[in-house]
Amino acid sequence: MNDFEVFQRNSVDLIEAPQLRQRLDKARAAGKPLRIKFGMDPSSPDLHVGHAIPLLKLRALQELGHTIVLIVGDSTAMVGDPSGRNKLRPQLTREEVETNLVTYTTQAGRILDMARTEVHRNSEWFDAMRFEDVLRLAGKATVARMLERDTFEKRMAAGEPIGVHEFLYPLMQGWDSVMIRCDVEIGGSDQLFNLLVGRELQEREGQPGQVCITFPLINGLDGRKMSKSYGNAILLEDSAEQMFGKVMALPDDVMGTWFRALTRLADAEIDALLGGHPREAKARLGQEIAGFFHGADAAARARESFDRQFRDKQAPTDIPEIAHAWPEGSVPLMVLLRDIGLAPSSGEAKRTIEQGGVKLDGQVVTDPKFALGKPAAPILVQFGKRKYARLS
RNA sequence: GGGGAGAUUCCAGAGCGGCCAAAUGGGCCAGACUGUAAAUCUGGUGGUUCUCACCUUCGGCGGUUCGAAUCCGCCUCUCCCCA
Repeated sequence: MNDFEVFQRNSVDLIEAPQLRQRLDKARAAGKPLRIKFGMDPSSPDLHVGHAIPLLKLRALQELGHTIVLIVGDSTAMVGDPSGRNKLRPQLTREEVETNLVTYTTQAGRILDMARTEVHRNSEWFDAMRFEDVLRLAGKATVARMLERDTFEKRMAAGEPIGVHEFLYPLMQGWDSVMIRCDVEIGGSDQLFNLLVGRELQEREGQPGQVCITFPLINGLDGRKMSKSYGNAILLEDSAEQMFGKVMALPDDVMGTWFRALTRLADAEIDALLGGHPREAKARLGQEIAGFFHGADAAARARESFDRQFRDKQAPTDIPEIAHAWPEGSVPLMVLLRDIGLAPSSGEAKRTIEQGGVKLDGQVVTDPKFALGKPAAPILVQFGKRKYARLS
């Protein structure tokens, strides 16, 4: 695969392909790598595999020798990116941004070679701006242009609030491109508008406008946009077991997208997998993803334990031991389940018991009034599908 | 500046004096089924040692009433229309 193909593979938008070819040719001739910008939004500190898509692309480009310029949007984070949001986003304080930033770059470092990555905070230039400079920047765009953005348009139509400062976000992101003399900016497909604003600003400032490339966004486990706050995300911080399990929970029909976006498997191999047994394909996807972050061994172990627990319905091997402080006499099971932390409330425990979701030593208990005292030997408690404890 | 609409349980969205812990859908949880924590179907989905009862919840604070998410006043926030 040549450089152009690496840029292009799996992209959604590529504005404009001929310009990218030209720049690559020039760069090669001059022996100078391209400057590729990626903006990180430190407003959400936990990265998930959706964020990994552009990062993996950057990694591949970094391997080809290009310069990755990571922009930490600490100033923009105080605005809140309106992309993909139908709501006004809360403006973050500086302290929040600072703490998020640390975890963010650490996690990005699991994919990128940070030693070879140029990192800038955009406060480097925005903090120096005076109100006059802000006004000048704001004057470079029109309200009509801003309203073209579909999320603003939708929010207008839905009668939802749009903060005036939100119009500044694309301009700020675009100004970053000007400041670092960006050649190519990449981002999720929801970023196209922001990227194009950067391109326009550069041209106004007499720079060649950046090439803009976007990559697919992937949805979370439940089909909604992947987001930690929806609880539907595979986080980079997840264990191999969690990653594998969550991949297995994906709907079958997104597997192709995921393979292409998150693995480096050749298209032919992906097609072969998708043409085969769906469960096998999904397990392979899970191993690829868990393997990238945790190593192939850990991924293989994750698969084994998943098979044991869910396919073969066996208890997992690593069950937490709980030594409970038993009171005198017997305790209602529903209360016990709450006290040992398996159930969030006794009511929830009661419901789960009534629905046959609680097992003691493999025996289903359906009587919500069931009570027990301290057992002679530790008993195996199963609450729902995934929560186990060995209780003594 | 003027006029109108609205804020409901995780989300969306009904309810408009008692039958409301609050319809319905989504999410989530459980069960069945299965190739999986897919899909589909069924049930559940505020808390409290729990079938009674009690407590907390319908933007905030007060008020009317035997009784309020529902009526009144003020406040906060949002949207729309006119200027």
